[in-house]
Amino acid sequence: MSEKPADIREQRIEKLKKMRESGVNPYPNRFERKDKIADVRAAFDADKPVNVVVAGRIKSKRVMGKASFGNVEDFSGSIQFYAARDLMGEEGYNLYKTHDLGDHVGIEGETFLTQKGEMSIKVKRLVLLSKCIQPLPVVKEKDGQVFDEFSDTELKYRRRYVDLIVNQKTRRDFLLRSRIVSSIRRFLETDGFLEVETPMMHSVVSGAAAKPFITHHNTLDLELYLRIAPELYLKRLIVGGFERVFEMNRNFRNEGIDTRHNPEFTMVEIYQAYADYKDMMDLTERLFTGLAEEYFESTEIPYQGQTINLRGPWRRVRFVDAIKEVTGLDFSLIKTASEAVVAAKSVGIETDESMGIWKIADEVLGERVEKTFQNPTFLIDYPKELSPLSKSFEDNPDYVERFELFIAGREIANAFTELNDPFDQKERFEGQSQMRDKGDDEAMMVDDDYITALEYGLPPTGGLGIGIDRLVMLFVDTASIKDTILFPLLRPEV
RNA sequence: GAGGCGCUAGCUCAGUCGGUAGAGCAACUGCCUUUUAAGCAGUGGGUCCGGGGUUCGAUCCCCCGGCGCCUCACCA
Repeated sequence: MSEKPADIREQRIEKLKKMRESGVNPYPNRFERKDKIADVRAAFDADKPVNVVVAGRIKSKRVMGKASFGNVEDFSGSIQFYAARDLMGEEGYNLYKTHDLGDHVGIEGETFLTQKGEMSIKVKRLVLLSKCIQPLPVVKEKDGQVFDEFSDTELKYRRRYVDLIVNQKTRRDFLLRSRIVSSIRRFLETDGFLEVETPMMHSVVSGAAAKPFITHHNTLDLELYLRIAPELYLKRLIVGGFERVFEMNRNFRNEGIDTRHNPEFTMVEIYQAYADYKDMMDLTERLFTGLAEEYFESTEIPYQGQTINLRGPWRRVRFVDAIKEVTGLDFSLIKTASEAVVAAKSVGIETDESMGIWKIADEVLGERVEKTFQNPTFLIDYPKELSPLSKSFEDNPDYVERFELFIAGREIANAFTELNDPFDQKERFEGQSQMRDKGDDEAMMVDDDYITALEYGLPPTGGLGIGIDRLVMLFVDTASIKDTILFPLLRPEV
């Protein structure tokens, strides 16, 4: 017996060579899988053995000389197999013994129940379908308790495929994300909404307050921005006569990364003609409670050690009232920015006059008030200054028909009655533009074509945006947005 | 961007008051035909994140850098 190289990967490459030399293809092109493992389990009858053909990854191996147990796992589930020399022949069995954890195999055999009562497949034929050269982290489990969980956060994100192979919970969480996304589509389509796709590359940064990623188109020699929001395009579609539209896709914001922010994130934006922000509140409630009932069979869901009750109707509290309740400060009575600075300072928040009254109020809200909203809370009736795309109240031009939804202290949705007066919108854009000139690089640019669109007439419209990653955070009970994004942005490895 | 914490075998982690390291699982060899965190016996495996400094000697102490996590700031 020659010296075996120490490195596991080297060892396996060595095995590959030997296999090839003896005429075994470690990467065959095709295997006729006939049964999904979950189906085999569901149809299992200890008294009626059936022949099955399954395929999957070897997840465990317990060799006892001339016989062996192991588990194969496919996407649907996992099942034990029993491989014995007497049943497979000496050659087949010896070859099987060289297979490693992580190898993809095809298995044909008969179902049976072991003495300990475990559903199993008695292997007649076992073929290697794809060799696993990399050593897999070995995660074991007993009675629901997980041992040596693959838990290195960095590796989990960088090699998500490994995380998905070995960690059941990761797999479950992303499966749930897919289902939630699918449920949202179904919910909206059932309600008559049409899914559309609008540009990801914009020449004007607008529709939200955020710094963009900048890119360049060569042939047009054009500076372009990855979209920060699809908002203005979707409203153009309402102008065009699509009365109910939504887009569920990525936005890009060139800002910090933390447990709640990833530079690319998924939003669903929903626009409905002849609706207003109150209709959007109803829609939001219906959507969230529907999801909770579908996936938790309850409107109460556990989150980070507490219970969040999604049963509607949710609390609605006015922007200024919310601040007053928590801090005692009444910004509706404040007349100047310097007064506002003093007020903010009285609750320990440093601001400066150039921000204006309402940005200062928003600071106070963000610092002191938002985290008190654990159960779903609609924060309604925002000041106009903070909402350049929302429509003012007919009887109170200083406030707009808008809400933000907070759950678990975190903003999760934003909606308003859309501003459809082209003259008012133009003024607001110009205000934004001035702030931009003063150095606010998150202020919106003027979108002249959008103004033109409004001049053709945008019907009264309600619009709503929901952060999908954050919604999923709630449902998979995680504190980090990275656990809801398959490949979150990380610095490249060196 | 600032502060704190972390980085040791493929994975999960110990450890060295400064004398170049250990466990469990995985791997390799042998035994084992109903096991299931299989078992028993044996073996191999490490630029202790990188670079510099202090020191007779650094994985450990100091400095610089990298990556990650947490908190804060900005933002959804």
